[in-house]
Amino acid sequence: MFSKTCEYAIRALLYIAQQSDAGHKVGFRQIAQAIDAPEPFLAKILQDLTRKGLLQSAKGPNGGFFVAAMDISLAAVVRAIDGDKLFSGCGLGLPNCSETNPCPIHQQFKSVRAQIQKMLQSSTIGDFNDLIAQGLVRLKSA
Amino acid sequence: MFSKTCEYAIRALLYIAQQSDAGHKVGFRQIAQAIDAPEPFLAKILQDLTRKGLLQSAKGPNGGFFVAAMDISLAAVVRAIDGDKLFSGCGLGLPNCSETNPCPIHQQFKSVRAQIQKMLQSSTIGDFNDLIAQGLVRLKSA
DNA sequence: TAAATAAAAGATATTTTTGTCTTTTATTTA
DNA sequence: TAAATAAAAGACAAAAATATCTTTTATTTA
Repeated sequence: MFSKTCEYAIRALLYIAQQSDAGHKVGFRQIAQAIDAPEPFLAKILQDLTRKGLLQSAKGPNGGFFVAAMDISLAAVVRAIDGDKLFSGCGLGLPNCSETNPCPIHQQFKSVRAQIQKMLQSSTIGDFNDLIAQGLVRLKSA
Repeated sequence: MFSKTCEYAIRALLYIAQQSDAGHKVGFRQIAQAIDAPEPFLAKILQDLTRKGLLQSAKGPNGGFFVAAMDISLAAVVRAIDGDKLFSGCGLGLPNCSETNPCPIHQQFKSVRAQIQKMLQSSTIGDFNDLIAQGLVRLKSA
């Protein structure tokens, strides 16, 4: 569904959002530990998210990552990392699949895509702060 | 959503099903042409599908690929090629995500997965024979 | 039985994704 | 201002997915 990169990005943002909510900046090592991601790979992803404005960073002592806007949708994150193939692409990979030129599963797929989009559009990175803080949901396995 | 391999596999099976329905065996070159897939790559996929029993093949003159069972579900095809990650995996990639140990989007994802599964389970490779024969749906772009 | 046909199998190549390591730049604070 | 801190940037490496090419095996038919 999502690329590994995108999975790490979402998990990282949810963690940083919760930490920001609690008033803390966090370094990438701490984030990597919290979401169980490879440190240098995650660092690249965080750089990318920062460049794209979904995340803020501060250098130097007491620096780290934090989020300024809790109302960024998960759809925006997915779009930033994986593009909008998930939201608009053909299920069978046809470049010019459309209503007038449909693949066999065009209609069925359209409705699946709509549900996915609805789900991702209606959740924001800040929506899970409390659940995460209370330990009711997890961002890593171990 | 699906791997490229899986997209080719579905498109190929739908084409072969329709051709079988019309009483024709088809060679892999013809299939590649009909669904716009790289010939040798497709050949590998067809071999795999044949080994797994989703497809039949005959060697020699007048040989080619054909399907014996029109009632194979698209879900079975996806499962054979991409495994059941799509049907049972965690949206955020957590290996042991579960009801009692959920990721933040566990419930939402569950419902999306159910809809995808329903869609793929309720369509078979033979369901599109007529639409394809009539040219009302497409298996390639050009 | 020989020739032609077509899939099967095996080896190899390319591209993309995922992951790692090192150096540089910016910021803070003592 | 110097030292420490932490992200940014760049080069590199490994693995997986995608794609290609050649040889072998099985089948049919003339």
